[in-house]
Amino acid sequence: MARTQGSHSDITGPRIRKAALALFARHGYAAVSMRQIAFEVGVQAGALYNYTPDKQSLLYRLMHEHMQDLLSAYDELEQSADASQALRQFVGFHIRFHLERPDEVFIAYMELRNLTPENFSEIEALRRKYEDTLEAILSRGQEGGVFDIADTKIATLAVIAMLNGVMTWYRAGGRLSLDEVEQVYWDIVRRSVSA
Amino acid sequence: MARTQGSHSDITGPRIRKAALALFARHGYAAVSMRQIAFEVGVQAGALYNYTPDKQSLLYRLMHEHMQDLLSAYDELEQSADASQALRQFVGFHIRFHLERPDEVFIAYMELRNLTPENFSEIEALRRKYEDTLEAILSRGQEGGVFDIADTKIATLAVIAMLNGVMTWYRAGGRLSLDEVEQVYWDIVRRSVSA
DNA sequence: GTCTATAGTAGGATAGAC
DNA sequence: GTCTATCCTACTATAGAC
Repeated sequence: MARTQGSHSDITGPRIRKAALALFARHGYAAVSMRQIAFEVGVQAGALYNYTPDKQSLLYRLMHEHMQDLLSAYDELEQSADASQALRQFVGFHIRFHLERPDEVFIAYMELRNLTPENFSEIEALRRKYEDTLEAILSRGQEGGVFDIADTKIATLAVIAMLNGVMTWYRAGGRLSLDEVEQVYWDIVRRSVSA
Repeated sequence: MARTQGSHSDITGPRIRKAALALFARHGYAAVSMRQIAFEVGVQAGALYNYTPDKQSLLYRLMHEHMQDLLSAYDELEQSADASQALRQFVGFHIRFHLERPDEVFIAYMELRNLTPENFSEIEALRRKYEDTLEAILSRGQEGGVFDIADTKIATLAVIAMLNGVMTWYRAGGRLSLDEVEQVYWDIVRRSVSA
């Protein structure tokens, strides 16, 4: 990993974020030192400060980019007008998007408390925005008589919590394929909100 | 908080664990120092080592006691022979038990990675044991034709994940009473597994 | 049982050479 | 842009006095 002197401004930045992502996900933000990150990248600790003003900004940027990616990716879907179809779409999207980014997801959830209050507010707002897209689907179906939901706010949180659970156990190449996982979860979600 | 010399062996131990619990839950194990804990208790850092061999043991003990309490409390329930009733019982028990101990629950979930491998294995075994009690209920109902579940293992994890979500938003004195929360979640869980 | 003091280590961040 | 060197702070854990 040792590296002699040289200029690498265009690649070092991304490598730092990649290393930080993996280390934060594995050991937790507080337990990871700037020296560890630098070691993974193959530079000295001081060099990191050419790319981030401090450790906190590194964490914030990782979380912020992840949430932006999530919202952008969802926006790019062609949303079905049919609430039931839209819900199915959401379930599949959520599971696949999150399983493709286990480290980002883990950090986005576990490291919220290590953000400064200002940074926390910004990330939290993005998370709410994402939740709102699901709640909109549930409300639409409820009003159209397709769903029968006692409390759409709780149902929103319940569905997301349930889907997030897949991250704790799913492993590629395991007992179930991704399609099967998606099918099983859709089956559970569909029942839980159906009229 | 400052305290002059004196002997308090019977009360200092519990106070240390109580302080550690609150601090670990709020800031995370890695981010909390022994000095902070000592300050909360009103002793010097060195005095903590009369009660715990090290910081790791303090974390392990908190998590272990929590899991033991959980299993004991569930064992004390008179379990209904009817699978549907048993599931309803489980939902109510899980929600109430966990909402009564937000700090313990938070730590038991978030600090798993800060346990040594040996300690992790022991806590993990207790967690599996708890999950198994729910899976037994679901399997029983499935075999009796009361439930219609594609995959009882996934359903177990999905239900627990969903119920755990309540911890992230429920606040006493909020929009919904505990009874209402329990009712809404039971409604969702019941539908999601019903034949 | 708690104190003060400290050993020994490691942390975030910066300064100046190349 | 990266290096080496370092400031200053903080940490866990221990030793010995009271």
